[in-house]
Amino acid sequence: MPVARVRDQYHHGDLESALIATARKFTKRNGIEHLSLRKVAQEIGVSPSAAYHYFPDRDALMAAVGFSLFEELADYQERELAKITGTTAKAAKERYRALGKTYFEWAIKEPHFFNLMFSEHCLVDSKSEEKREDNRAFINLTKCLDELVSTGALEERMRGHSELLSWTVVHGATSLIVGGHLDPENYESILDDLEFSLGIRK
Amino acid sequence: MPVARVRDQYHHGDLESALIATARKFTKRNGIEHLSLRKVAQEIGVSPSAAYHYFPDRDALMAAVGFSLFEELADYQERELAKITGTTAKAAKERYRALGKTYFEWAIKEPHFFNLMFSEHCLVDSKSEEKREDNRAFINLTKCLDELVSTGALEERMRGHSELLSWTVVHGATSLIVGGHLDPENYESILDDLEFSLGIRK
DNA sequence: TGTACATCAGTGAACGCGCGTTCACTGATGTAC
DNA sequence: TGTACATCAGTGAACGCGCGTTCACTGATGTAC
Repeated sequence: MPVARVRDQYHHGDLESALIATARKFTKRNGIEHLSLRKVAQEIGVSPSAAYHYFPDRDALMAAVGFSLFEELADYQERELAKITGTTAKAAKERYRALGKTYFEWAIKEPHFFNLMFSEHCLVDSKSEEKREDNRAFINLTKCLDELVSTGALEERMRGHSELLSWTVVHGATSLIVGGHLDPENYESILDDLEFSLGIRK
Repeated sequence: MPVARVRDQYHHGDLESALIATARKFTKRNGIEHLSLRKVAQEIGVSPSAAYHYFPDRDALMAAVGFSLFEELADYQERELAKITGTTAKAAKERYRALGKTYFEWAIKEPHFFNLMFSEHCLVDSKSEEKREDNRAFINLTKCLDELVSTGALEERMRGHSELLSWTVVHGATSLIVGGHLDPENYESILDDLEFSLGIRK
């Protein structure tokens, strides 16, 4: 919170962040469908029109929430990865697992967040630079796979095939489960299947 | 269209189907977000309240549209599969490919449909029997994989790992691409990676 | 240090809207006798 | 074959609502001199 906290009621101080944070809170509880600018403004204690100094429209606010969630997911993954130290094949395998598990746990814990992130509101022109929003998570995956190779846990000839395969399996299983089309109990065994197919042995 | 077509204006004849069909049409064009009962009723030429004889509420109509789309997807897949005849390994591989490609093509052609199908509106209790909605597509996959094994294109030891892996890769890649998080050009090579990892050789 | 002024960050009222849903109703239909 | 009546499948008006957005505005702040 910025300096001018007490003596200032008229100027909020950091309304943009507050809008995103509050929109986030509502999304977490009820999903995007029930998110309205007016409710967000009211919760903050500000008039609805104030939001228009920061976002051109409602959609822009929702997109801002979505993009901030991608950052948070990456933060969470990196925190969990950091807990697993060591340069052995075993450690590398554990980190690879952790990457898949954190993605899933994040989604299951806050399905409304996951839905927003991959909804039309965060739809990104596939030619634009903005696809980098995903990139932190993808870079983590890249690193993990490189480590698997350098520690001998993954054969070099599988490396090229492993990247998009890991990505799509983890995302696909997670979103099918979040959508209720697959039982959560299958998730671990899907990761097993993935590792097995890539030739990563226990 | 039923018999009493001309002499009857008051009774529509098959309003339930008309509601679904029209809701489908609107969804195709604009997505679920902009679908309203009133517009659907108006398009059909019926009062909004008439819909309540067939659906308890708006959500129920949207869910009905969604579930009918699962059927259509399966129909489409089966039509495409039927075009590839033969009991050779080559034919089995082609059918397996076709399964993955039709899923993707369906989604790309009508992204609003795909989004509805995997949205919260078609969220299904994962314990309920209704998960069979997916089943026809899954049964097709099962058959394809069995053929791959019986023709020698897929090793028996990979069979168990192939089912959920194929499913999640295809769904994951498709939904990432539809969501703009992955370039469509990657799709074919992801299928290549999948086949390669399962030991299916060209 | 004081003042004038541009700019920033809000207010609050209003517009205009379409929405989902309810309710008492009526026209059409099918059926038992 | 004709009639009474239950049931089915619609109407249409109304309720009550919250919504996104615009607009002219004003209070607070920062800055140049």
